[in-house]
Amino acid sequence: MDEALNDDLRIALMRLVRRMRLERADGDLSDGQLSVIFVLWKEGAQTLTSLSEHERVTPPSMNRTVNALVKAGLATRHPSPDDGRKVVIEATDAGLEIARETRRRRAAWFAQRLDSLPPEQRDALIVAAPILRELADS
Amino acid sequence: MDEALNDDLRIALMRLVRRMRLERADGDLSDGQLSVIFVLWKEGAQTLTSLSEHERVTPPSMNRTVNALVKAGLATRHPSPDDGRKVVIEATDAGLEIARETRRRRAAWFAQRLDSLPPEQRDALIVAAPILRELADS
DNA sequence: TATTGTTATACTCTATAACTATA
DNA sequence: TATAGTTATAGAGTATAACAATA
Repeated sequence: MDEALNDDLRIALMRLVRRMRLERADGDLSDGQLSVIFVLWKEGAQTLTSLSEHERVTPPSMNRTVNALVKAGLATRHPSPDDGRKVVIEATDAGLEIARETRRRRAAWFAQRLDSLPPEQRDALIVAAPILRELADS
Repeated sequence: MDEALNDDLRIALMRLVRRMRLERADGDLSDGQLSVIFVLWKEGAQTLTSLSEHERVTPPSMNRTVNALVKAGLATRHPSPDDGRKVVIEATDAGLEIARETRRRRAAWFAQRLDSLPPEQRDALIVAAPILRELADS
C-alpha cells in the first residue's frame, strides 16, 4: 500500500468536506435536520425507525429532529395506512427546496474550484471520481 | 464544468468522510475534543482564541472543550509568559497518543479499501490525490 | 410477545451576555 | 479602552429508561 496516497487522500477528503459543509441554504437547520431532509429528498418518505437507523441515532433523538422539521414546516408526519404503529415522514415542498438550494450551493462552490484546474488535472479527477464513489459504497 | 464529475465527487467525498469519522481511538472524546487534539498535535500549542477561531466556535465553547481535555489529562493550560491575558494550551503525551492512535485507525481502515482496488485504479488515485489536496488547500 | 413510536429525564455542546484581569 | 479569558445561563441534540399502541 502506498502510505503517501493514504495520507494525502484522507487529509484532502477531510478538509474538502469540512469546507463543503459550510455551504448550505440559508435558515438555521442543524446538521442533523439537514441530513434528514436530504434522505427524504433522495430516498422518499421514511418511517421514524428507518430514519434513525439511516442516521445512526436512537429513535427518541430522531423523534426530536423530526418534530423540529415538522414545526418548521419542512416535513409532515402521518400514520401509515398499512401498519398503525408506523408513522410516515415526508419532506414538504419547502423542505425539498432547502435540500435543492443546499445542493446548488455546494455544487457551485465545488465547480468554482474544479474550473480553476488545468484540463489534464480535471481529466484525472474524472477518472478518479467513480473509483472514489465505489470506495465510498463498499 | 463537468456536472457528473461534480456530483460524483461530492457524494463520494461526503460518504467516505462520514464513514472515516467513525474510526477513532477508544475513549469517549467528542468530535470537538478530538478535533482540538489534532490541531494541538499538528500545529503545536495554541491560545484559547486561536483554537476557537480555528474550529469556528465561540471562546466560551472552546473554553469548555479545553476544560474537558485538561480534566481528562489530554491537554494542559498555562499562562503565557509573554502576555498575562493569554493562556497556552498544549497536548499531553496521553493526548498525542490518542491523536496518533486515531490517525492509525483511520489509515488502516482506508488502507483496507485501497488495497482492494486493482492496480490501475490505485494508480488513478495516486494521480488524483495531490490534485484533491490542492483543491482542499485553495 | 415483539415492534413502533413517544414521553420523561439527564448530560453534553453550543451560544449570548456579563464579568475579571491584563495591555 | 481594547483584548483575552472566564462564568452564568439558556437552548439544542443526544442518550437511556419507561410507557402506550398496534401487530
